[in-house]
Amino acid sequence: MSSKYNPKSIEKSIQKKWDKEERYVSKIDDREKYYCLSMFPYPSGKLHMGHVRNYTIGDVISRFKRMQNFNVFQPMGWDAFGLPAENAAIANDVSPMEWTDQNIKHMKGQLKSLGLSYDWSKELRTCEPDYYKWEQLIFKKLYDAGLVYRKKSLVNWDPVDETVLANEQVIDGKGWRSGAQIETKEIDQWFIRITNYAEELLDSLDKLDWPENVKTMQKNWIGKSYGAEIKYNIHGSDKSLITFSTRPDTIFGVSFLAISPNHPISIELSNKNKDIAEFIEKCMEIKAAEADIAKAEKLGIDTNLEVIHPLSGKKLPVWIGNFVLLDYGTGVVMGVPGHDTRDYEFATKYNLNIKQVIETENNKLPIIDKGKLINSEGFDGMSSNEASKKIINKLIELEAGEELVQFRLRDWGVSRQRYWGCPIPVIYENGEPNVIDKNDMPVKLPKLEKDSPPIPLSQNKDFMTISDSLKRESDTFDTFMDSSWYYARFTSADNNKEIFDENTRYWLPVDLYIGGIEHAILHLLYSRFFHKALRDIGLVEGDEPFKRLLTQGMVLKDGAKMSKSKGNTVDPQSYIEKYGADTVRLYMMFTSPPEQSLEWSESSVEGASRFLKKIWHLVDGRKYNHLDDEFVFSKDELALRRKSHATLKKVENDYEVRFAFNTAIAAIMELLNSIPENYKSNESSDSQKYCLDEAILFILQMLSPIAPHICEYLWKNFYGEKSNIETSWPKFNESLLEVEEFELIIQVNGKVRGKMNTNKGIDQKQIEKIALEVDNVKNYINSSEIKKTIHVKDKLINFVI
RNA sequence: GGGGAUGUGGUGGAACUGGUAGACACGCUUGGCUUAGAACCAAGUGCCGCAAGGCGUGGGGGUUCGACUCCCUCCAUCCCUACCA
Repeated sequence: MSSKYNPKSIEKSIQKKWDKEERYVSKIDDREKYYCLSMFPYPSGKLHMGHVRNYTIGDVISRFKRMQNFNVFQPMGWDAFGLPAENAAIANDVSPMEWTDQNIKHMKGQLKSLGLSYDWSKELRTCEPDYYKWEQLIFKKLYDAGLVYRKKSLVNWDPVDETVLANEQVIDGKGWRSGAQIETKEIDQWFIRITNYAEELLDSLDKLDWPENVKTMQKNWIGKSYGAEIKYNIHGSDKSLITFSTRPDTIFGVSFLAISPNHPISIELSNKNKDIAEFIEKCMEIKAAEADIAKAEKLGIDTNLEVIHPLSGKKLPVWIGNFVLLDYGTGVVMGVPGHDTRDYEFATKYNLNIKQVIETENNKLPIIDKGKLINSEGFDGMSSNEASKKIINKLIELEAGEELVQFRLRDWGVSRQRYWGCPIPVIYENGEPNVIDKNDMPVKLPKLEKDSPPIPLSQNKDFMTISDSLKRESDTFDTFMDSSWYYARFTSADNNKEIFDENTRYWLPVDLYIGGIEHAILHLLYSRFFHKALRDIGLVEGDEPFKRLLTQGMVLKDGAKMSKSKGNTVDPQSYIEKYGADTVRLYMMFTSPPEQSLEWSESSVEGASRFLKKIWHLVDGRKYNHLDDEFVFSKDELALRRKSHATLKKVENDYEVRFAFNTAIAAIMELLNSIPENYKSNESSDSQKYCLDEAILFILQMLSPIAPHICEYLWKNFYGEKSNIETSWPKFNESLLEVEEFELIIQVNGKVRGKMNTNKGIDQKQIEKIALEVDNVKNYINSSEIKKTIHVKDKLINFVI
């Protein structure tokens, strides 16, 4: 007899067993390896639904691969440095370390309660010196390889708190705590030359088994463009301004130049001109995020400087524009209002000259498309492409420009003016920076005085000052540094002597990396760069860290992203406690495909729970009959067997190729629903018992990656204590899948007018004959002439009248 | 502003290669079981219509014998935009 399904007790005891047997601790062996990695979490306090979804996906695939006898490595750790710990420390009077520790403890318990099959022997946290000492060493090696330099760059400055603010800490131009109007300020920072790898980062995208949208985003972010650098001499001065343009064909349409407010010339002018100084000051009030600069109203001021057009010789005005970024290109834009939307708006606003130099079919300005040149002196009548080449040649001849390939990608600024991060291992001797020796690493983060809030290292005198001439670096690393190489360190996380070892060589690259779509550009690009840089300094092998990528969508509620500020969060813990981990996992996988956003729905959780109960009541208390496949099966019995094997084939494909767990589950539900009631009774025939046993085995095996606790429990009781469901992925029998009949679709003018069961392989003539006999079809065709007949074999026939 | 996605019943979603729109669930309706409820079981359920039939995949247009699927255009929502992670 079947007992009541009690997920709580089953899950707890099975999880205990897994722990005791160290089932998921991975070692090098002869099998094919599979490194399955989910993005490690920031330990914010509690698991949220996005985590649950992410980690369930990773666990389903890990378990599926294990069933197929792969040697699977699935580690987990903590992205433990970051801003929230400092904020929590200030708000709650706990040190960032203590707060982080507590959060990790709690979240680890939550992960365990979900039944995730992690190898906890390789757990790591980025805030430990055992982790970040290697990060400091990597920085030194990058420095030695010439990939690190110092440069001035802009930050959001809070003049009241006297701190640098992150973009998210600036709300409507004001500091979130002080409320003061922020200003952008230039300070010295450390940069890593990711642009040295721009070309390779772009080229090797092709080789990756990644979603196309992510590859496209990275491609556009790197932004390789072909164009020309053009020099404009400043009238009455020996100085010049250099611009980059991808459209040299529009050069005769240039009517002004716009320079960045941070451009040296702007700064120079501001010293003499009060209006310009005021304008620049105003520009500094826009926070340093690209979106904010782009969205701000386009403003400009005339410098009264003029430049000489290199080809026409005409004088053009120079303006300062708040939309021109100093970091991008040369910090100077050539304004072509006739052929650029932004320049058109700017020119209209400030009454600057607008000249058409390109002609297309659509002649309404601004014309962005390429076309035929007009009003361009010797180049009229040429196509944009031809003219571009000739104009570049002319500029080269005049020594006023050259052909150039440019990238949008900028070097990576890694300095952060904070406390809770990895200290940058540099000491200044009389102001000159030196990266410290390997033997002096790690530079440990200083402990905080009890009850004192975290302050940036720069304000910690004990830490900063070694002697009168020796001072420490005050900045910590961007936390993207921490997460750019953790995938590699996981493989050797328990090795204190070496950064990487033979395990690293065995497990890398990551075979499947799973995480949120919000990381499509920054984190994934930095990690790809790091891997290539680590390769070139001899620390890892291979060109890419992540062979295959699965990006999951957001978890929403009421159509909005779940977030504390919106107050629409749903705590996974209460659902795990109420329904059990298997139900929560099943719900997460069933309710939408991983790449789409998931809309949280309370009632659907009930549905998932109901399905598991159904399986429980079918299998619990029943025993496998150990019958041999020696029956002559009836039509019904064959139909069930066909369904079992067809479902297995579909589920295998859905898990492996499509990552479509929702349709896999739907197929398993269909199989369960299709089992005839009388097969389940004690009086059923042996051949019926055989078919039922087969269906039950398949259902448990197919569902086991998603709902591992209930499946392992039922499997042991049904099939045998000694057998292990975890390495038992079944094989489907292709010959059982063949069917003799199909449903013929009969269309008239593309609309379905009849359906009928028909033998496979039937030819078009016979089909036409049968189809035209169908009453409804006759009605539609009536006496009309059939102009055309389209026949798709074993599928449909369409009469066109 | 730029880049990337998404849009299908009351709800989540399915339709994988241009070929039956709505699989599988949730919800709802009716019936069974029950003193009642919960749970469970059975049947029904895109919209309009008594029906015949018509309409229907964000809006508009196009390609095709045939479009959720391809093209153009518009709208809405979400993600990223280099210091949130």
